[in-house]
Amino acid sequence: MNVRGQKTKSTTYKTIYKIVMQIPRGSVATYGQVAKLAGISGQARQVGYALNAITDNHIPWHRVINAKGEISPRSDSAFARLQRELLEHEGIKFSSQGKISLQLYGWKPATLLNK
DNA sequence: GGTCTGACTAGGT
DNA sequence: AACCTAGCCAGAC
Repeated sequence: MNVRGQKTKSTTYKTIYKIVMQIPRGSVATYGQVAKLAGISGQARQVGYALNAITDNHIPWHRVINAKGEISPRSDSAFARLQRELLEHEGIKFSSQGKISLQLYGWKPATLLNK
């Protein structure tokens, strides 16, 4: 935040973006996981909103999925298709039910420790 | 400035 | 396994 209400698009969002950008190619993280890493444990929803507000193409928003290992459905199904496409492009495989194995592709934040 | 909304989640039916 | 509910809380109106 800031004293003068400058651009503060909410430091929360910025932190979320920072975390999301840490997710390595070929891995996925859940909203809850990102929330926790961003220091806002329990506010998985905010993560979703933050991603929704993304305009920056450099943020791998598609690597964030819900706790069920599926792509969260949203108002426009076109995004879900795109997201799946992007993930498959990174080598991530979907089950017959359209789910991703978190056990297999779930991001293990050891990457963060690398600084 | 009070309400409504939602890219979530965990827990209960 | 599908569906419902209650917490959550920053934006949009």
